[in-house]
Amino acid sequence: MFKLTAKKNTARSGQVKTKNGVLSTPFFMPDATRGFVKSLDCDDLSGVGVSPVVVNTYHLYLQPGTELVKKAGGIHEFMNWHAPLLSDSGGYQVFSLIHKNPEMGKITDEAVIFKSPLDGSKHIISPEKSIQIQFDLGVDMMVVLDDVPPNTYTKEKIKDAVERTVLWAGRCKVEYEKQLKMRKIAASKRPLIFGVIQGGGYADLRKYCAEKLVEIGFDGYGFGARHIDADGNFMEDVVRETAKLIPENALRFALGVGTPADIVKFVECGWDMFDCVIPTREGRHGRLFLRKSTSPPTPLLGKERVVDFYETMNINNGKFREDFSPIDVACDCQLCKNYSRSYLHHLFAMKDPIAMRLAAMHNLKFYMDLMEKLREEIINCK
RNA sequence: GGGUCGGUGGCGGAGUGGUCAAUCGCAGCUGACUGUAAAUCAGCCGAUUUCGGUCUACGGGGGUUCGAAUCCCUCCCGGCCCA
Repeated sequence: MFKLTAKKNTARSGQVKTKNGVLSTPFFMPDATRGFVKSLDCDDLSGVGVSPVVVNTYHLYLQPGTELVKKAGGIHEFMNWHAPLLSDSGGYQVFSLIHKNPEMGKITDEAVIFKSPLDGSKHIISPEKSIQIQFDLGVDMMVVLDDVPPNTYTKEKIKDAVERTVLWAGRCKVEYEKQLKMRKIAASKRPLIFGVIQGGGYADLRKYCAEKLVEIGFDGYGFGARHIDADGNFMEDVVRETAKLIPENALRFALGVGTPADIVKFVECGWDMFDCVIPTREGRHGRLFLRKSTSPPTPLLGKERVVDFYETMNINNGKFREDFSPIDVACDCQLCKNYSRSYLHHLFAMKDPIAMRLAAMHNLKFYMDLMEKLREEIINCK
């Protein structure tokens, strides 16, 4: 399923075979949580080089509902997106909805009880249910339901989350095998399945979790929860050590990562796959990623690592009102080719959706170009 | 010309004797955003400041009062009605 083809120190590149195509690692997937990348359509996405995207089990289960997606012929047909799709399990919602806001639901060893943010209705998502939904969606890659604790929790509470994550991972794997048989899915057509390593900032918990998950056996392993400590520092040691715990022939998926700088560091530590709302959300909010005009094709990885290879701008800032220069001269996206900073500033001030679309596309293009540069650098290393 | 209602910070618009430098909305300024409850959220938004204050302020002027954006007089300006 995954074939490693090149390495530069601990950074690596390879090919993943999915039922909807082959992907070169490392790669980035925008989040299409509810079955669409906010403010963009499929042509916009392919126009900036996006291939795989991430959808969300829990959100799609709520809206439009699993049955409807099945009727549409699966999530690929429904979205008209025929590149590989990865579904997140709903594990993140355990964190974002419940851990952050206990009245939004309840976590037990048996399952998660979500109170829908839409209407307050209760929905029970068990590890089995999450896997069933992901099969119903028909994705190429799926993720086990996990318990994502905030890094600020005590070690004891994070340990609890690790134990629950391991317990659920085992049940997910059993359900996964069961579904493969029930649905008579050929080995070549089976979706890949990922476990998720929890443990917060504690190397020993991460190690314990990784070992338990490797025992169960998955196609890939995720780095779960934040990779930033309470002071906002990148937890490089934990990120690096956790990667080492994952078999070399398995995929390493950094869930929810990250800023461009974070991604470079993760790639350097040996991680292969990324997804994050940053490029699209921040784009919609007016923050744009810019290539540093001074940056030649310098290596991003290794000792010579270029730390500040980019900068950001908030196009809403008043100083751009009369700035008629392009957003980023080094970019050839639709926004940068056609419009000035002043014009984009105006589009945001007028709150027209076109502003968000252009900005999100630009940021995604930035991410896609970055990933391509990273792949090239690793491949050209040998 | 007569009557009447009104003039509040960039705009709209509360307040109608003290707790008002003045609710709130918009605009403006600045942040934040990491497996998306986010086209969202937070802070600032009279002037100065050693951030504790200090000063000038509710159309202009005058007055009543311990105290006025709030009451009285007068002037200026605007809306409406009547001639």
